[in-house]
Amino acid sequence: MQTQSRLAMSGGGGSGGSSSSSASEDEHEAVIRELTRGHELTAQLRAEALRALRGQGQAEATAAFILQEVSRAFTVCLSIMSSPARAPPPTMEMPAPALAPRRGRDDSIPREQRRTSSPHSDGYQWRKYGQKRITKSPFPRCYYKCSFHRERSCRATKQVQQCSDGDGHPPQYVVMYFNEHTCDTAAWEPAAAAAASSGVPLDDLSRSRLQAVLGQGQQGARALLLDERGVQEEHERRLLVSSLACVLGGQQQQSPAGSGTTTAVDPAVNVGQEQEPPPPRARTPAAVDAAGEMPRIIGVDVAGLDVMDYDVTDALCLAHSYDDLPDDGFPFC
DNA sequence: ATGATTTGACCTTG
DNA sequence: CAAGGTCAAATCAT
Repeated sequence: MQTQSRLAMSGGGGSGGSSSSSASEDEHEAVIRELTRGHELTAQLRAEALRALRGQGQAEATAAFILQEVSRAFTVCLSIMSSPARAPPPTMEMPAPALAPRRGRDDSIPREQRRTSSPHSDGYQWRKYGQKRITKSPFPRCYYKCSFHRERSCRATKQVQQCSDGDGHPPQYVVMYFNEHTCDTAAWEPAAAAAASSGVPLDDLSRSRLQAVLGQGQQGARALLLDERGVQEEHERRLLVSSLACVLGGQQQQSPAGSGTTTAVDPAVNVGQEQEPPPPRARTPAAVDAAGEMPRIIGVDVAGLDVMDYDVTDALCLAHSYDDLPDDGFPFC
């Protein structure tokens, strides 16, 4: 609302009437369009950068973090601009029933919805698994699953439906996203590497546990770890600890200026290793030392701790004020 | 040969 | 029962 009226005013005049209202609508749409475009380009850039920097430790981590923050900023702006309070009168031409998908399960509500002219360039890899004619819409709806649906049990899906012919402009599409990605390579690869270097065989069970930790963010990881304190297998415990280290590595990067201090303990501190000064914000690979010893969690040496008796949440609180961390935690998807 | 897409059938939901 | 979502065999692209 505020944004809308500000836009209307900056559009010149603000002397009521339908023309001014439609001008503000246009501007509102233009802002959303530009933000969407920026978001898409950021996603593309992120994918390209991560591909180019793969395996380059600090550079990869820094690029992933910065681009994640840029992407998040776009998402926040889009969310603000799309909120009912700020949306213009509902004259947007959406495909008839597209806004009320009937899926009937917990994942029935899209976690994100965008209107875009380039529905396929969002930085993720999708595999089309269906297409359906939708009543009262001249355009079919296409169904996509994350390409890592099988390999990493990623449940992310999206639906794409053209909603307008463009009239000389590129056609517009409504894209609805369901379920969070839990396969992001930026998180998965360091986590898998950490697990592997701590001696965890990445069998199917371990993969699924690792995936569970990565996919659920800090809150989820906390709950999971509390549940899993009874695990008996050494390699399972190692896996859990290294997975948590991965999640925390990302978390720490995510709250940079929040506390105004960067004195947070470096997750990259190794256990009695030759000190190549660790990258200040390096991610997880360094959370486990090369010799495969137990990692440190944000400066807490867990090597000598019995994970089964160790409340990891307490470790979190020692290193961080838990409240400083966002609830939805996981920064990579 | 392998992986992605297409498309009709089947399933689920309201 | 109709509409939408998913599956899986057939087809296509590389």
